[in-house]
Amino acid sequence: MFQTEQQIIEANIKTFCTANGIPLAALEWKPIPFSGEWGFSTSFFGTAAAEARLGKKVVVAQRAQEIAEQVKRQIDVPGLSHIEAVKGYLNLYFDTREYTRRVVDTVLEQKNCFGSGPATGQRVMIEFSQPNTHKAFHVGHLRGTILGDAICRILEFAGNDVVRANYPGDMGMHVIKWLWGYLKFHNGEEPATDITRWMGEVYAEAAHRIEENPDLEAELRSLYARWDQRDPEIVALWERTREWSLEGFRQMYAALDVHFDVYYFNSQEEKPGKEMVEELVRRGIATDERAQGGAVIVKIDEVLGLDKEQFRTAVVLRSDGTALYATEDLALALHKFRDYPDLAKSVYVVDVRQSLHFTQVFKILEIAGHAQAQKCSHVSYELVTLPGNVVISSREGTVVLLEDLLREATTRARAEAHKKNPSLTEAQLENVAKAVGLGALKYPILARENTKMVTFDWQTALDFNGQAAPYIQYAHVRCNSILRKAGGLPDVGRSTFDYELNPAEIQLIDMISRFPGEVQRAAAEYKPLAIASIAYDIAKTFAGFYDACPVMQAEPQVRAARLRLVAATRQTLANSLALLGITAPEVM
RNA sequence: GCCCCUGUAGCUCAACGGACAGAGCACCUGCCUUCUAAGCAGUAGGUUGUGGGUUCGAAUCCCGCCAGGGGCGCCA
Repeated sequence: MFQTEQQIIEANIKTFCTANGIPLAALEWKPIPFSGEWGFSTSFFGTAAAEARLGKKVVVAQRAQEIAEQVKRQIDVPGLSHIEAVKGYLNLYFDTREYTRRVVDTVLEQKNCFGSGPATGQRVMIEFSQPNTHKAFHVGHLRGTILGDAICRILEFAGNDVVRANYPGDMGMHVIKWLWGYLKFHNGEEPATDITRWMGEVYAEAAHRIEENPDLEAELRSLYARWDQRDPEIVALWERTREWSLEGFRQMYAALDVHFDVYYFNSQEEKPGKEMVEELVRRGIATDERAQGGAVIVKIDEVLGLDKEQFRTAVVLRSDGTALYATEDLALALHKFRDYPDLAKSVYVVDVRQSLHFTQVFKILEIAGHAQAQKCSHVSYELVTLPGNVVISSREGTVVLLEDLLREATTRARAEAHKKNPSLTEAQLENVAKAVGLGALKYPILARENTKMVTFDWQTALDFNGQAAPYIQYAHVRCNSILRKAGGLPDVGRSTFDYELNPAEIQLIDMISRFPGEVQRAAAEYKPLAIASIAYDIAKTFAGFYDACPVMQAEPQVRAARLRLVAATRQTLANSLALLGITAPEVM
């Protein structure tokens, strides 16, 4: 927001250093840790160290301070209140009123675009969620879905053209197991209300029976073969039951406020995948060991002539000729680029256990000469486990179903909302319960490094206090409440902060001004955590402001300025929550 | 054996190579005739797993070690 001033100052510093033979190191500007005023700074440690390396006898910290002091005397830029040289840092403080005005006016002008980046002209596909049909949809799947959705929202806001892709696993050993179990124990049954739950139960039962009696695996293999030959009876059953699952997913996504632009299905990639494998064999990249009872494999390290085990060996087709996920992922990767030839990036948001799989798939594509491979990347995330490091497993039955979690969260949120604010109408209660319940669910997942495990427990998931979505939503509600009581914003074109600002106000401005930078960082690193953090920081700072700075009862001029600040805060909170897929309610 | 991730306050987690490592929870002390107390202020809590190295400066980068988790030819 002060780029012009920064550039002038940078030029000043360079001129001075050149004139005095000082080997200026690269200048890096950072915000000054808050001390009651807003400003930004750069240090001269690097420059002093460079002098030392050139043989000059200096104590680096001392010399850095010396340079900072000299430079300080060279700078004369309007808009700055004062400049200081401290501990080797050059601190530039803005005219606080001017800065505040700029920030607030920018937010109010740009509204729901505040923080967004300029269009990059890049189309990016994000594949995420990937639920398996014929299985339960549980909290383990929640992370990939929530994370992928947030990444899409952030990348879009940062200026990219995002394609949201889903890739349900609608065929594979798990589906065969389900069909087997259905035919054997539930033939003719149809799901009633809880579709996904019922699908999950049928699967768990089948998996269990097969585990108890491994001899039954022969039946599975023969069923898989019937599918592979497209036995009409099996295909028809598969189509009907698959639709049950997909309907369940649609309901789940609607409840989560997540949508997709395109669906790919692994069943559709079987044939093209097999063809690709054939070609790999013809070209000598893949080795067909089926004659010896083996599978079709790609010895990647050997193909690349590597001594160390790095990419290892990938199985790309089962010994019986049926397709694996690897088979299908090879085809899908190219399929995406046929559908969207201008894709700049093709991103896969999938849990960390599949890291080697994607490394192998992308590497094989590269070896086969497909340039698209360079544009493919895997964004991995850690698992959601249950207390005691118990992995959530449909087979073990250690699942917390998403629908149960959602119901519990909204019920709790509703009760809480009613308790805190009995004046809410039924319709309002409904909205608040949905917004708060869902937000409480999403926030803890997004406010965590992708590489860190999340342990699910009901207490934490349903804790609405402290560093959580409801706290941020509440800050938004408070902003809204003030603005509602004030009857909107005063009719002025721009803000005038013509009074001595309270430190809490300045701190709030500081946080708001950081939002656009955090959007860029979150997008560049696929890191919703950056948004989750800044949203919380803004809410926290606003709470301090709310306590320290009366708005309604302030003198007219102060009141007008603060109302605009409150409006800017509300907007920024709403924008940041939107990036997390969390609703910002009007009342709570 | 090879590869990846994690290790920061009692617990759960932040911190883009920079100033005093910060929040929340839990604990303790205050604050609702004043814009919604889902809130605020304060107290307390740290050899950043460990040993080296790079750097003016390391929780952050590099190497070794320890501990936990995950992945390593026909699951997805």
